[in-house]
Amino acid sequence: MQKRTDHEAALRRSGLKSTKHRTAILDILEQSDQPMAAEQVYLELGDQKIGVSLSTVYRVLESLLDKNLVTKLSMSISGDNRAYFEYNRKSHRHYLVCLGCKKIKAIEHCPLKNYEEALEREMNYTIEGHKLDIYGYCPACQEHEK
Amino acid sequence: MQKRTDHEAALRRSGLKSTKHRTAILDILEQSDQPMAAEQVYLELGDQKIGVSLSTVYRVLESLLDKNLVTKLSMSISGDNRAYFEYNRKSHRHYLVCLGCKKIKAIEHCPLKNYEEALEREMNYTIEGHKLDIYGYCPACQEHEK
DNA sequence: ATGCAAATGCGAACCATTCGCATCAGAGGA
DNA sequence: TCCTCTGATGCGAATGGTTCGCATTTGCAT
Ligand SMILES: [Mn+2]
Ligand SMILES: [Mn+2]
Ligand SMILES: [Zn+2]
Ligand SMILES: [Zn+2]
Repeated sequence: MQKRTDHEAALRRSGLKSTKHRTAILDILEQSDQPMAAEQVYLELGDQKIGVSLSTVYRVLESLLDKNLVTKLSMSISGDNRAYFEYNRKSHRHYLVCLGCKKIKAIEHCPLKNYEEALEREMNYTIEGHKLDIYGYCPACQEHEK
Repeated sequence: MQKRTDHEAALRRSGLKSTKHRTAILDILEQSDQPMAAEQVYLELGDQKIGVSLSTVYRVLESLLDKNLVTKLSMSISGDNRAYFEYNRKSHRHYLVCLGCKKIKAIEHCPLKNYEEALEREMNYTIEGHKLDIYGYCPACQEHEK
């Protein structure tokens, strides 16, 4: 976990004012092991006695997204139709999603380093990053199938 | 492109009744080189003089999704917040997305076959598939940067 | 042909997200 | 430290993609 001052610095570097809401939201997302919906972030702020309006949470998330401090997931987690956000660890993470219980596990190792470079040459693109989601059934859900 | 009868068969195999709306929607998604939003599908049906209500389009897409005949990629394409659907080619596709012009290119080769198998053993998961999106800048947008 | 469950049309409801506008607060300069 | 100005926030209303309720129609098995 980073120290608060790192988040303040990151905000300034991005040209965003450092506010208690923004640092708190970055803290919350950084400490979460799961991507979070705006409302979850809002509720967590409430638990921490940090008064904030839901629209501010949306606006903060959007500006953090603009500045690439957080990312927005492109998959729907639980079949519902809302957006999930995660702290942008520059070492990107990959997810293993259980199709049964919808639990999400982060995968540490990246199998795509070499592939990206090959692709850059082959397609003449400048590659900035990637997202990889792998779908399957966790051990518990395989058991439950029987 | 598959023949219509193939879509009818796929529907029956999935336990869905074969209707003109469903086969038409499968045809449209299969022939599209881009994921489509529900409304785009609806408009295309209109162009083809196939009268249908928008709620039916949503319901058809959802049942096709349940049966894995299409896939859903929620909110990532143009910054807007609606769901996009694509025909589920069993040979899954990977996308190369330009961060500049937002164009999406399909990538044919899959670099993850071996990795999936290793992951199955290591994590005790049953892997069903994966999605891979690679982000970067296309040749044209690199030019435009200068 | 008949019967029944599933599919559809239509409008209303839902709800995550966005907006408008008045007020407040962070950051830099005086 | 105080001022000033721009950007951030609160609050409520509006928006718009998606879902629902219910009456009607259609696919398909018998
Ligand atoms: Mn990777
Ligand atoms: Mn692949
Ligand atoms: Zn599971
Ligand atoms: Zn481009």
